Formats: sequence, C-alpha cells, structure tokens
Amino acid sequence: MRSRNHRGEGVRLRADILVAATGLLDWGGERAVTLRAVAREVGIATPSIYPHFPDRSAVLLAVVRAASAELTHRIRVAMTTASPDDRLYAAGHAYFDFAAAHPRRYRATFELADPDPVIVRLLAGALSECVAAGYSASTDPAADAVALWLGLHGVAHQRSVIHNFPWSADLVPHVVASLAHLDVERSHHARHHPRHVRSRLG
Amino acid sequence: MRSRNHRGEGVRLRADILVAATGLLDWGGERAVTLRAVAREVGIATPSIYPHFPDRSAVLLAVVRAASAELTHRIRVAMTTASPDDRLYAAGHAYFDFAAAHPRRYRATFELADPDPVIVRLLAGALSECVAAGYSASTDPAADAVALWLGLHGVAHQRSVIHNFPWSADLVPHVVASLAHLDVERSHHARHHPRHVRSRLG
DNA sequence: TGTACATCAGTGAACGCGCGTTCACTGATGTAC
DNA sequence: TGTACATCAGTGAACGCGCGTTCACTGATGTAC
Repeated sequence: MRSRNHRGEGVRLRADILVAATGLLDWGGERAVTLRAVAREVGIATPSIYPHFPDRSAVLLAVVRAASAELTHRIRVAMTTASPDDRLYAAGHAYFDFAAAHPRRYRATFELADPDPVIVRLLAGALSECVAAGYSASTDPAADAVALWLGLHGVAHQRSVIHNFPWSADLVPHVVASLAHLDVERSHHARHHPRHVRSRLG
Repeated sequence: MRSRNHRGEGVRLRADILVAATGLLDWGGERAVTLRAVAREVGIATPSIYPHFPDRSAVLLAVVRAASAELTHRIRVAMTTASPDDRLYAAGHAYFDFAAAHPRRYRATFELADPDPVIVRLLAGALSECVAAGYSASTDPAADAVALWLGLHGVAHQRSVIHNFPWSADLVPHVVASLAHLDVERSHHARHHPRHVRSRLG
C-alpha cells in the first residue's frame, strides 16, 4: 500500500502521520486519535511513529498547533479587505466557518492548546482603525477586541457542538457589530440586511 | 467502608454513583469517568452499577443533565433582582461563576447534552423588560438573547479551558451590556466603574 | 409462632478488547577505502 | 571497480494495563401461609 521513503526523506512520514491524525480527530474526536489507528490509517507499523514523535500526546499537540496556525491564517487572509469594519465582519465569518467545517478539530484546538494571541491582535488592530475612521464607538479597542474574540468563540464553539440550533444568518455580523460597537447604519450588516435596519430605525 | 442499603432503599446507590461520577468528572475530565473508577470511589463492585444505569454513557449523561439543571437553577436564583438590567448582569455572573467553579463539568455539559433552552428564555424575558423600561436599545430581544447567551458561553468556556488569561474584572458586564444593547450610563456596570463611563463620555 | 420462599442489594471472577510503549530485528541504500 | 560497513526507514512480537460488560452467585430481609 505505502512504499518506504527514500533515504533522507524519512521526514515525509511525519507529515503523513499528522494528516492521518487530523483525519481521525475530525472523524471521531480526540479519543479516536490512537497511535494504532494512526498507523493503520497511514499504512505503517505502530512503532514507526516513535522516531517522529515521543508519544501520543505529542502527535495530538502537533495536530492542534497546526489547526491553530491554519485558523489564524484563514482569518489573516479574510482580513485583506479595504474598510476596517468589513475586516471585522470577514474575520468573524472566517472564524465561524472554520468551526463549522472542522467542529471536532476546533474544539480540540482550544482544549489542548492556548489560543493564538495573534487573532486578538488582528481584531484589536482593525477595531482601532474603525474607531479612527468613526465607524466604532469603542473607547477601549484592546479590551473590546478580547470581548469580540470571546463572543466569536462562543458562537463558533456552540456551532461545533450543537447540531440543531436556530442559527440565524446574521448572527455572526450581529455579534461582531454589538461587541465592536460598530455603527450599524454603515456596516456590512446594515448594507446586507436593510429590513433589519429599518425596523431598528423605526 | 460502605454498608449495604436497607431493603427498598437501593435507589440511594444511584445517587452515590452520580456524586462519585461528578467528582471524577471535575477531577479528571470525561475520560476519568470509568465505571471501575466510579465503583472504586463509591466503595462497591463495578457490576453493582448496572441495576441503576444501562451502561457507561448513561451515567455520564445523567451527570451532565444534573449539571445543566443546576446551572439553570443558579441563574434563576441570581435573577431574583429588582431591575431587569441587573437581572441580566447577575445572570452573566452566575453563568461565569459556574464555569469557573466547575470547569470540566461545564465543558462536558455542553459537549454531551443540548443546552437548556430555559436559560435563553430567561435572558429574553429580562431583556424584553429592559426594552420596555427604556434600558436597552434592542429591537429584537429574542435574537439578542441568543447572541447574549452565546457571548456568555464564549467567556465561560474559555474560562473553563484557559488558565492564564487576562480576565478583566468587568469583562462579563461588558459583554452583557454590549450584546444586550444596554444603556451603559444607568447600568450596573456604569455604577460600579464610573471611570470607564467618564472616558466613554469624554 | 414458625417456616418456606421470594425478593432485594450487591459480589467475585472472568471474557475479550484496544491501547501505549519497548525490544530486538531486517533489509535496502549509500559511503569509505 | 569491488567490497565491507554504517546508516536509514521501518517491522513484528510481545509486555502489562485498564476498560466495559456478562455471568452465576450470596446472604440478608421481608412476606405468605
């Protein structure tokens, strides 16, 4: 099934192990990531994992660190938008989408590793720009960015846990606008949901 | 160590099993709740659990349902306050405190059982009263109550996971005020943190 | 009042399983001379 | 060019463990007659 790596390319197996472990995590949660299951998936003998990882927990930690890095990357990519308030909305959606796409991985990431502080910094930066541009009424962007991140985490985590929940389409922008104290009238949210704005103005 | 129950009082063991399982859950997480460990803790033979629960997952589910009921109860008790906005702040603190007091139990509760819809209804009720009293600018209390609950969950869940985090003292009232669109000037938050209000007004 | 019997609360031993980890190994491939 | 040797990538068998669950049971306590 799997052919032995060429000399000097033994590190490739490390990557294969991580891919398999990630798949198992997504499929059956943390419990499903056993060294034997990983080896079965990769097509190797179980002890072949040991030259690459000291023990089971090291494999899990590596998986979870990679997930954290990917989440940060997706948020960073999503935030390449012109206006700072749209950057916040885009970050919120990227965050939510990641949790929706990989529910178990998202959960394990936050249970086994500390959250990447870069995310909060990115949010704080965009929020500060919103304040400077007059889009946000925040008086403490650093603190509000933390609250915003925690709010997004709450939405994303529940999304990763619950199956039948009344997820309204504008929940994410709603949470973003509230916690970032965004001016709803000019926001992405307002532009896409004029009826909501009208009822708010009426 | 443990003496056999009198005739007709065999159900007592059921309660003992739940107490022990809850303790193990708090101590070592879901993985620590094995039937053998529970039996060891209670002081019985492992098979003695079976007359009371069909299998391991039933024990866990019962533990988690009890935790959910207790959380709801604590929120209900906390919400016996005069003004509706204080009820929201009190609910937020009760929620946070529960997660801080029983981190692993809190996590397991939301991973193994659906959240108790009563909580959202309680929040929606108080929020509606805030709107009626002119304390909240919410235009959709039902939707805002969901967002508020998700925000609280985010704060509480991170609290149950992370150990060294910059938990600011007014994070919870901050999140509550933002998501409930509360009038910060009259709020509990404002009354207890006048400096924050001044900077907001300046 | 005595006694046979049913029921209740719980036990002890055993089953088969999957697990993490260790150990001594194998066979191919490159390198020094 | 040939050959001994080192290294690399990975294997197969075994260890001891804790687990969920099943089974036939035990001994005390209440009840019917």
